[in-house]
Amino acid sequence: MVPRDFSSLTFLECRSFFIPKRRIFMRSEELVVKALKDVLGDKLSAAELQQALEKPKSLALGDFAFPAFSLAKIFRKAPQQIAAEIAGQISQAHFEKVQAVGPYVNFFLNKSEFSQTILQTVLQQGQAYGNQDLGAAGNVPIDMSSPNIAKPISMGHLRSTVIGNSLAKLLRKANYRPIKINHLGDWGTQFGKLIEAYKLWGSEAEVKADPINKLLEYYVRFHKEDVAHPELDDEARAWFKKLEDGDEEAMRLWKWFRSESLKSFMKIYKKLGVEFDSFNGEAFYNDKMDEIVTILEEKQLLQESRGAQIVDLEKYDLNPALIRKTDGATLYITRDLAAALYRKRTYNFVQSLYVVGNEQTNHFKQLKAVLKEMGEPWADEIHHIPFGLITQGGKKLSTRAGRVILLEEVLDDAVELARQQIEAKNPNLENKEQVAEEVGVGAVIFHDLKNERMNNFDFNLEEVVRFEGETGPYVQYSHARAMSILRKAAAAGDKVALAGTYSLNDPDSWEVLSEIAAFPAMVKRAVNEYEPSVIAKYALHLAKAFNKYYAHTKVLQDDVQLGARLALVKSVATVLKESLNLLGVHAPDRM
RNA sequence: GCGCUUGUAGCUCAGCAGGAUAGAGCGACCGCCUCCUAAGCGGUAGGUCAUCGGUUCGAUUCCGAUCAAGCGCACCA
Repeated sequence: MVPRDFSSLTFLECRSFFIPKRRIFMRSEELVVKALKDVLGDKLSAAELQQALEKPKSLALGDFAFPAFSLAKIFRKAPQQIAAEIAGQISQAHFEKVQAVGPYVNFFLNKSEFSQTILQTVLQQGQAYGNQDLGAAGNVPIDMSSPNIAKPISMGHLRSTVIGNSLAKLLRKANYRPIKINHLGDWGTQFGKLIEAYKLWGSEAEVKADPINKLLEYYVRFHKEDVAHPELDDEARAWFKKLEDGDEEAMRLWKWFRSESLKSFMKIYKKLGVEFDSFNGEAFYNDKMDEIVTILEEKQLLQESRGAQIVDLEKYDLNPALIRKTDGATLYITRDLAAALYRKRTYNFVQSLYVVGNEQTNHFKQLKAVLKEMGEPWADEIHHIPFGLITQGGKKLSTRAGRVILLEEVLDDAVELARQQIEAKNPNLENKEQVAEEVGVGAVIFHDLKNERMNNFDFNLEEVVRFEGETGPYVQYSHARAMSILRKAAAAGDKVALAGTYSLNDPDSWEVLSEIAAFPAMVKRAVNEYEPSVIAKYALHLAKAFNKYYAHTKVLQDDVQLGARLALVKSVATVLKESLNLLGVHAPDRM
């Protein structure tokens, strides 16, 4: 992580940053608290004052507000009167103005001073602006995406992939070391079925031509035919048994199916711009489960119940965890226990994340509970990051019911639409194809990340690939416009100087400036809440403020503030690009 | 039945540890390209913040109950 130069921190940035002991920063908030303290004396402590401060709804009301309600009892006066008295007595030294409005004392920061500091900081730090040290370089494995072999990646997998990817970027910015793990669904009785189906109806040539679809076809056909021919199930079980025993043919087919599937997954991951550090899926833990069972036995946690081996979790108010089935086979949670232990040993993580749909909440509660029973203190560092369901027509997506939305098709549709937009709006654009990819895919990713994780959403193609309003392309467009202005300036010989006078004080630029200043706090919040939507919403706000700004202010005008305006535009471009980057969305320079 | 999640404008959603007249986008209606890309900007219309109680000087925000929706509830993952 970039070494941090604390002398360049801004007022607002310090709100969310750890503060070195020997230096005292006059944060803007501290200035407000100090000014209030000077008037109020011991009536309220500095901490209480800071706590009471709020951000007015509109910048027209100031940058900070102090509500006087809490003082009404102490002084036995109306809050309005108290606010007026405070405003009358307070030192205006560091502020543009301090005024009472009703029961509030509103503080307006010194705009020139503030813009100077904030713009200088962003220009100096560039993409590193907003970096912070929350993680002390600790490892954080992220279990994400995790599609099933021999099935296509659907919209359902998009969420886990894209949320996990964004969290990885956010964690890295906060000085954690994310490790992206694709916990592939590459084991289980379905592979017995698949092999049997392939042996009966499949051919090598067919699979090579279109692996996923053919494999899926075999699998679906198997399920149709085994209704009339239950003996197929016995064959499938036998094949899976062979697989478990390491039978050569079974292993060869399994490996082949797996690698073909992976190849087609990689095409999609490449489109999405997502890379993984590990593809260790369920099969990988196959030989690591005996140990878990042994440990559970040694700790006398295992009980027999209805012929199965379970860990009782009644004291956690949870259903028992099924470790071994009646036939001795292990289950989902057994594998996840093995995986958790493996990850702890391999990465010695400070946190371990699982980006998995909210319908699996109970499973992860059980997982943590069993680890706790095992006496593993790091059980508390395991976090399930749940997210809402994507439905279609209000119903859960289901391969069997025919409600599948193939991610690849959605991405292709989005890119095609972006291509058409470019032809219509900017036909002379260079590298159109690349921009179409970035915009189309960006729209899909952004749409998924802009709302709170837990919200369900009903799939609607027009909505997902929309380019107007609160969308990824809107943010990308704002960034492209900023870059365009900078290019024109550079062509005229006006470069953004790293050290200059960046004094701006008009209302439109002030809105942009306070958004820029809020970025580090947003990063922190997004990390703490594991919530990429914080960044997406932030990017929309900044883009909106900037669009308004340049619609009303001519940037390229030769006057004393030209340098300051260019610094503002450059800072906006930097922060917008970094915001999109944190979401896993590209920011083309032109579009 | 029990548990988890959700319930804010016609639609999709914001509303950051309770506070100033509840905000966006889409859709509707009306404006703005001799001026840095109109994927943009501005304006109008539209809400008993599911319901009922409680805590509080103050509740969309916290607590409880009710109603509605989604998802789970041991030998699938």
